Amino acid sequence: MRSTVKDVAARAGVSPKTVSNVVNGLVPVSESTRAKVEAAIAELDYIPNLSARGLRNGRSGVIALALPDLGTPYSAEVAHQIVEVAHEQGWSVQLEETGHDPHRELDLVSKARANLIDGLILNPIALDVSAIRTGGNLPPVVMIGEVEQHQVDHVGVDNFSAARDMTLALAAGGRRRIAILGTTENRRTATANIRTMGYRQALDDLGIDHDPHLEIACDEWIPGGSARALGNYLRENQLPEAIFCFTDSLAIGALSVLHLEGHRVPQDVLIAGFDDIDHGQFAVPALTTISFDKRALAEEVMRLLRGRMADRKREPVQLTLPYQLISRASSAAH
Amino acid sequence: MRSTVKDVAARAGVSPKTVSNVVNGLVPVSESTRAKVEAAIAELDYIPNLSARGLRNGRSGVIALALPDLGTPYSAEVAHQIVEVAHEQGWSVQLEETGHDPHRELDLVSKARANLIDGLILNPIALDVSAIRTGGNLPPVVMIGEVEQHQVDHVGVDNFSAARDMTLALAAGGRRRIAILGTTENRRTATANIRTMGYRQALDDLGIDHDPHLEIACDEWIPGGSARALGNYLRENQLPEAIFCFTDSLAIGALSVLHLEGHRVPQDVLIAGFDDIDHGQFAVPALTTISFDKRALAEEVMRLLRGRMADRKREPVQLTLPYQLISRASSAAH
DNA sequence: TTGAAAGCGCTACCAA
DNA sequence: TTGGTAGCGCTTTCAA
Repeated sequence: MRSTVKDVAARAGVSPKTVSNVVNGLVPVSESTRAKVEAAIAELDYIPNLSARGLRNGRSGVIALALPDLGTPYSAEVAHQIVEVAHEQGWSVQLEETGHDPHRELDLVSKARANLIDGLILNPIALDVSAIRTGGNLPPVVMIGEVEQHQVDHVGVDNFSAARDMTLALAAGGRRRIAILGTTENRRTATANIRTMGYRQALDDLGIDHDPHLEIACDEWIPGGSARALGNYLRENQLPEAIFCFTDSLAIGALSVLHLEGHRVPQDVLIAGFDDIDHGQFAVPALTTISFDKRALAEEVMRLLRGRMADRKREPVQLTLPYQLISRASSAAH
Repeated sequence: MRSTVKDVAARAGVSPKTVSNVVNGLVPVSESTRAKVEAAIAELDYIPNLSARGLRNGRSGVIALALPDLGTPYSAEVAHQIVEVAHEQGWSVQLEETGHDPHRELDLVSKARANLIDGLILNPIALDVSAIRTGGNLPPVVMIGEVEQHQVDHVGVDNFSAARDMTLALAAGGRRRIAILGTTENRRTATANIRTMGYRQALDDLGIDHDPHLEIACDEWIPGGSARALGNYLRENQLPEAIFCFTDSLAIGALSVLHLEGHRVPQDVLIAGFDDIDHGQFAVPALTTISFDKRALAEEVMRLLRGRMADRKREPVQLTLPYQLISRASSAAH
């Protein structure tokens, strides 16, 4: 049988309250009592029951992280940073995949309200199906990724400008037939929309007519999806001069199919991605991309979340992280 | 103020126990009372407090998944499958990174014993620093990955045979100078050890003398680590005829540095990886690797974990999943 | 500085 | 089928 505060108290000859004081270390306890209690804890192998503590305190020490697709390298890097920062600050992280089922976001909000998690980090794909739309009684939540809303705290990068910058960079050598890969047809994603807007803005800045044939759709943001999409595209269309892929994973699929079809990167076509995942730098050729500090993202998210937990009524904060365009071989002018 | 069973009971004119029966749906409840209770729940926006339920039932509905390094694509794919299967079976997943700090494994065991998590899925790197060594009062735990132990349930693939098979496959065209990349010097990892053993066994089978210079060390199992390690190696050593990298991530770093140094894969050197991560298939050239069904891994792990939770005294089960050697362009004979 | 008692919200037990 | 009561293990009053 598991031992409880009572057992420890009896063994140490003190009251349960004193044991609690020793364990939590907030109230001063005399050295001799502390020693007795600690000895009893060790002898009985006492471990505080966190469910009981959670019930009593109304806090569980757990936050949840909800990402659209956990299987991708990008998710892994974000999860890694969040778990690390949360851990340093004494929180555990519960992981959820919200991908194709908006109910899972709602479940999470519900679970937060059920006191099993103290807060929520949410990366929705499309705002219109997002749980935060339910309004009303929200738990502490911070959103990441591309969402246009002002109801809850948010941390992200300026995707519009980043996409515009990348398009301009690809056009720098005089190229005009610049394609994008990753627009979404069967699902509406805020990320794809806003990056498309940035791209179109750049074309506009350059005085290049917008050609809808250069916006290549790809619903699955994984290498297999983009390899298929670009492969099909190339069977019926001329090779663009440059392709701005909406994520590095898409770009890796693109590099693969271009290699197989005998097109040289960057000689025949420039390629760029977005996210700066670890593997991108080691792609063949190394991938030009948009980078931002994922550790900083995690830190800001946790800072906002703690702030929100402390004051649920505070005005929503919108935080924009700096990004960097990293030029590598896949877009090297020659 | 949050409403409780009591509030709902009062509102519906029934007892708290009846509310509980309605919510949990285990005990039959008459249609009319059920309707009343459900109406009261809706009106009061009642949500059961999971901490209280956890305290009462002794179970939280949460399991923990501990991986050495969450930032890698491999971790992402494993986490994805575990979260999906666990979710289907009604569990939430807490994520932990145990990487370079054995204390984090111990913390987890402790947390499991503290009733905040019902079970533990553990992928230790080196058994000798693993929490399960503490013996005694373990929570339900299933280990994954390469560990030689028989104290707890385990699911993995036969790494020795897989490494031997891969080495033999690389040698099939008559190559004899076959290197491995990923042996570890500064930390002892069971995975590296057992794959090295399989490699040596294959050389023995082939009658090839074992050359320690062909065992290239790389402590960091990420592309950056292997690019650096192989880059340094090539400055002082002849290019091997084939390199068996201990993970796909290592192989991707190797492909990158070989490309930059002007070595052609597979013409000048064959490359193979291990794990079959999604990006490997789209590497340039596509990566030969060892594959296993990660969904099946997740299912077996959850099956064992549930079994262990039901019967903590059952004999430890060791489960071996089938693997497959997938030949792609990076090792194509020519 | 320490103790006693009450209660967080839920469900299991026993009764009706 | 439903109700009353007790208690999971902890911490927070209030007193001593």
